Amino acid sequence: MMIEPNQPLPRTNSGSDLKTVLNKEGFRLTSQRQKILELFRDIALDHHLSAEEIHHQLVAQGEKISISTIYRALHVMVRLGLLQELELAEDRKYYELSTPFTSHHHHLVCVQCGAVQEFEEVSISDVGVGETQTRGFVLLNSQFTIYGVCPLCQSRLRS
Amino acid sequence: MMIEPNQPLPRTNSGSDLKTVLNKEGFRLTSQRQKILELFRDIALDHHLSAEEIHHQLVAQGEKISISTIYRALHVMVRLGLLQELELAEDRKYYELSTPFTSHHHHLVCVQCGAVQEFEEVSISDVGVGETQTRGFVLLNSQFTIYGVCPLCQSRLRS
DNA sequence: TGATTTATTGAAAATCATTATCACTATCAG
DNA sequence: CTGATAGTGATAATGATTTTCAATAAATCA
Ligand SMILES: [Zn+2]
Ligand SMILES: [Zn+2]
Ligand SMILES: [Zn+2]
Ligand SMILES: [Zn+2]
Repeated sequence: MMIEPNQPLPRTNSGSDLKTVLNKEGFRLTSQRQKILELFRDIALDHHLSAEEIHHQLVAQGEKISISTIYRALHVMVRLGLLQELELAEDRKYYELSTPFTSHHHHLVCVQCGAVQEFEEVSISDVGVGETQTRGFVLLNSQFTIYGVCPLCQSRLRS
Repeated sequence: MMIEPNQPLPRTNSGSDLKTVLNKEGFRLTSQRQKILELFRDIALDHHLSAEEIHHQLVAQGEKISISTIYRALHVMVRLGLLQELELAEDRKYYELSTPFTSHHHHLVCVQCGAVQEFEEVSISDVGVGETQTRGFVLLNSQFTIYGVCPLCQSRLRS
């Protein structure tokens, strides 16, 4: 119901390992959380996943993990700055690994087929930093998302 | 379930009146749809309203209108380019009037208290236009949204 | 204008992503 | 190793949005 995190936290995914990062905030390292992060690291290319997709993937590769745990782990990881929450589709959240480059990377979504293309644009993030500074906000995250219709769907619609 | 609009439409809110705009696409002018647009024009020129809030407002001013009708009208108006759908909070959609300036206007949201500040930045919209053109997409809409913690909530959290 | 067609409405039920509950288990600090 | 407690899985609950359907009203045209 409330948007997390409850208090501002650094957005960096530092060199320390997962256990250290978790314990520092009173969270524990569990095999389930490890599996989720491994999935993101293995699937680095097609890397926008919903809770349901993460669950499917893990179950498919033989893991025993409940959907509740996925949701809880996602919240923790967003709070710790390990994952980024994205508003790509209108009915669910997507997540991706939070790298040092994430803040310069934005999304172009086809509303017909759901295809997502990414692009880098440093100037946009700079605007976000500037706006938050002049207004005294603590910056947590910013997203630039373009909604449109991809070439494939355009021809599909014309026929 | 599906993201609208189903087919690309011009985003301009031209000079023609509501009835003409609706009929052109096979929709009908109803008193409910008029009331909703009037609400945006009278009370909410600079506000962002959710379906529930629109319903509350209209009922409060004595209108008889159901929440289903609000949702249906919002979809139609977004499809016609009269309203803009915003992802400000994580659990519901917000809407605002779509003016010629809307595309240059972006949002800074406090995740603690929900306060929204707006700012203009033409360069961001230009990036959107450029990206869609080079990739052959038809541009429907783009949003730059910054999530952070406002000064008030910062002091509140410190205490 | 009046009849015809069919989009729209209101009320209620359904959907579906996400969250909460709770008994049990596993992690971590000492 | 042990106690305190965070985390898990199964399932129920929540809540925004969508759908259903019979009744109503807007657009079209004779
Ligand atoms: Zn497409
Ligand atoms: Zn991405
Ligand atoms: Zn605030
Ligand atoms: Zn706005």
